[in-house]
Amino acid sequence: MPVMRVALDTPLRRTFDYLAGEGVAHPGARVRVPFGRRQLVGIVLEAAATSDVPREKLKRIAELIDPEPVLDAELLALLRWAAEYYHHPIGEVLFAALPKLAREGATSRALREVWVATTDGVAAHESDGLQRAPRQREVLAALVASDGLDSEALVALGGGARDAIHALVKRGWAASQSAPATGADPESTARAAAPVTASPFTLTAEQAAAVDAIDGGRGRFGAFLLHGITGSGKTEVYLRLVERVLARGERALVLVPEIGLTPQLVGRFAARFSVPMATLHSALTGTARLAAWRDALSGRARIVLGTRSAVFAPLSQLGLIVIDEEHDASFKQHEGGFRYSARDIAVMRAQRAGVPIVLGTATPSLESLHNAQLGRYARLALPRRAGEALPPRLALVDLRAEALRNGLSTTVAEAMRRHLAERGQVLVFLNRRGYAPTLACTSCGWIAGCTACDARLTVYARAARLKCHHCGADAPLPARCPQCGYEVRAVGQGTERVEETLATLFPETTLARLDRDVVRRDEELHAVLARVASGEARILVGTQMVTKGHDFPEVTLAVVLNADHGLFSTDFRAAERLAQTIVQVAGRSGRGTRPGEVLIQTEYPEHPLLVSLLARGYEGFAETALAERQAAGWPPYGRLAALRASALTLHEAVEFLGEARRSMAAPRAIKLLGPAPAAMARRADRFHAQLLVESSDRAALHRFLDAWLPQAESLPSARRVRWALDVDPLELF
DNA sequence: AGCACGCCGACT
DNA sequence: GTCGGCGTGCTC
Repeated sequence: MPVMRVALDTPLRRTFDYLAGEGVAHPGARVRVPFGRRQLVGIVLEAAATSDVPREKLKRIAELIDPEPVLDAELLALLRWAAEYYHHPIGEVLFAALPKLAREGATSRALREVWVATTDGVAAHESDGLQRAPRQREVLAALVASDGLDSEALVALGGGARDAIHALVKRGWAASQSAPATGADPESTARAAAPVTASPFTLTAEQAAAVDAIDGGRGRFGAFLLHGITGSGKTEVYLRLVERVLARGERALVLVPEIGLTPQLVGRFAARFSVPMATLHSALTGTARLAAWRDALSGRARIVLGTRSAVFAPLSQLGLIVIDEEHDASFKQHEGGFRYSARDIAVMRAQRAGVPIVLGTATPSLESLHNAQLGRYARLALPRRAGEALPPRLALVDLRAEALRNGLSTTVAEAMRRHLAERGQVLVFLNRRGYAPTLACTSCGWIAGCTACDARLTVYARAARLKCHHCGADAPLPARCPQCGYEVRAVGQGTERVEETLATLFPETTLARLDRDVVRRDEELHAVLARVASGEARILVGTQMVTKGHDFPEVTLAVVLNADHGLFSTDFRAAERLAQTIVQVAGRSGRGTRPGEVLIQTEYPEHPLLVSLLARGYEGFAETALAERQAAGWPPYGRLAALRASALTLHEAVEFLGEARRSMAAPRAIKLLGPAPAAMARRADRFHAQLLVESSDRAALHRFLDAWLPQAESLPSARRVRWALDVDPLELF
């Protein structure tokens, strides 16, 4: 009997061998296997002739869950590559590609709920019961005549059928059961033949050139960095490409940062194509997620649109991958066990599948620009806004030379007044939620800090609370200093306070605020966006959220209230993020026919980053930043991995990392930095520390990690901490 | 990760 | 005397 190698959802860096049970278990299919005292779902990796484990110790596969693989050979190979690249146990990597319910063994085939007549029901029908309930009688007759009615069939039976069914169920004459969904949906097949609603747009020369370049290889791999300024029509390029892919009978995978934040993109895909589309994102319930995954797996969905984890979606006949806003940090999973970059995996997936991939953005990551310079990606530029729109004018406002009113300079206030008077809308960006970042005593110097984190508590004035943005702690706002009893004062600016300041400054103008505190659910987001889009609100104050692809044609002025956070950070990526934010905010201004203006408040108007950004745009900035990275040996020139640990004491966390460092001599090509406590060491009562592994030689780095990790893992101190390896970390803290 | 086994402290 | 703390070992 052959031996099957099975991956299990455990952090163990190996697979387990089982004797094949009844039936054939294909690689990529799920099975149920005994594991110690438990039964676990496993994924078959391959069949093997022999096992290193003595035959008598091998157990037998208990059950075959999937007759067909849920991970096809291509996806399985991709995931095995990812497990190696990220040095993460194969089982957890494979299971990360499945929705939770599928990990637990839920069937991969779509089911529908049907109602059938029970034996009693059949008997009642034959004895012609229910004379006084004609509706139930009719429905019962329909049940007996069919082999099960689903909810669509019930609707077809007309009004009251659902009530009748429930009454019949109550009598014990009808019951619901699960049946396999009907295979080919004739309606969707018909629609697939004519999947496209005609585009209302004519492509610009650049858009047409981009479409031709990407589609020119017709199915061959190519990575294309689509660098299109805001408003240049990247989405239309995606749509045309998907259109061609669908016409060939292939399927498209579209990855977006966060679906709740890009409703316009989803809407445009839905409006353009009438083919079934599966959307996969974090707000889905378990069942909805499972359903979307099944639609992808069965091939019913011709377009799969989703966030990070959708990069693993099962798609046969893949013809194209699109990554929108490729620079966005949310493509990197940076928590939990398996930490991966969906963007980087997507590029590898496209390469293995031999299909083109488009990385679209107005502000390319330095990694992608570097790849374009090296010729790995082809760079396609959309340098002009579609229609009449002109690029906005950027200017710095020197805060040292200005009178400030709650963080707002006179120059900015006057500019706002001017734009509002001319019936423009104004967008005010500030990367800080709440009323103020600090509550301080005016006498003794006391500052409200979190008891569980190394962080200050944020003031929420309207709710009269103090909240921690790191652990969620929430306390009443004290009226007086708890230490000396003197007065306390909110120091600094948050969006809530800016909103208040602007409301007193512009009492005639309607304001809207957009941040995580105002918008907890998608509907609320849409409501705020609608108030701005309709022109009801003339000023929009918000955090990062306001930069995410919403098109407000009447915005003529955008203000960045404080650009200085990103200028002097210890994190080498802070400058890149700041430049991206500024350019994205600027992109919100002047999208209609009126030119836009952008004001950036700073205390450091001579800072080289700001100077190069204003003088030569994002590309000028990128050139400066890449030169700095090269000089310092940071990514994308050097390669990084971070070994991170947390524990209930800082000592334990640092101790483990120290032992890990000492556990193996690093070769010359590898530099180890640390261990060092994280910038914010204590978070939610746990202490965090990290050890950086750096090398300019990628292969050497991976060889080292391969040898080193099992070693570190076997240390006794490893059991006393939570630890994880982060390959290509985006944030160093 | 689970889960069991095993060996030392304060409790009904 | 036991309940239970978490260190250690193992899972095909």
